[in-house]
Amino acid sequence: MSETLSRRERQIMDVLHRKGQASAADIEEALPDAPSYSAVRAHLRTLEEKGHVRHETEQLRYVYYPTVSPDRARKSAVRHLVDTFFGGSQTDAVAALLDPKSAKLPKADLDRLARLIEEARR
Amino acid sequence: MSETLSRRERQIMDVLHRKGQASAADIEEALPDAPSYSAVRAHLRTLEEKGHVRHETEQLRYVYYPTVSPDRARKSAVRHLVDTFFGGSQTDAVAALLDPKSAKLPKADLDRLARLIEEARR
DNA sequence: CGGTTCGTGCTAGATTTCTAGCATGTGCTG
DNA sequence: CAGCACATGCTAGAAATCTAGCACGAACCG
Repeated sequence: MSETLSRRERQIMDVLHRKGQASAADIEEALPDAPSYSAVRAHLRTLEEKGHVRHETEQLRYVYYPTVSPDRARKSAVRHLVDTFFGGSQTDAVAALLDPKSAKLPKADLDRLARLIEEARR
Repeated sequence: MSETLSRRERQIMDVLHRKGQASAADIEEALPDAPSYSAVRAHLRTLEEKGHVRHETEQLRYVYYPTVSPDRARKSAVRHLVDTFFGGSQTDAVAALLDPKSAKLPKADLDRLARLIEEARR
């Protein structure tokens, strides 16, 4: 699985991660700069060759999935973000997410997070 | 500032965000797949044209900086991550960061986060 | 002063990415 | 069956990316 994705390929993978699964038409629609349907399919084929994507046939048409589990993909994306924007500090990253200037979290969420921190303490 | 960066350009911007500032040589060194020094400089020039980067002359040589403030860059990166990998839920993202399986946080950090949550509650 | 080192600017060409369009196959429907 | 709608596979060519190397200027040093 070659590590280097082109811009379009990255965009397609993002859509796929966001949606979990998608047909070529779904992806075309969700993509910025509206490429042609045909172009999207070609990209999906190369992504499949590179091993980033797999497909299943679902009533005559292909539905695509990322090959890495959502969980792994998330972890690796988080790691990259923390490393490049927060000097490797998870805590700083969390602090940024909790920043009230970015968005207010509902009470239930805060409770949940407080509980998680409690657990982490043990 | 055109939104679309090529793969190399993206890599260079990442280095720049990680380091805050860097000379062409610094960047070349930090880059995966070791491109030539000359190639790096060419990319920096286009990035500057596109408005993603600026430079200052520091004792005869250029030092490059991202044009957007670290704070803004972080926010926008976080937003993108949360949207594509956590369905827009900041809380889920925080939960992933707190996941003990990914890395244990020292007590001081947990205290700090607990305090942040307390503040957010008010 | 001539040579060496280290920097920049620029350009041409190789390589990769990106795309449209055609060929083809399948199911549906009048 | 004939025509239509919609899917995939494939390929050639356009466009963008990526790169090396040359030309040149500054400082330094023997």
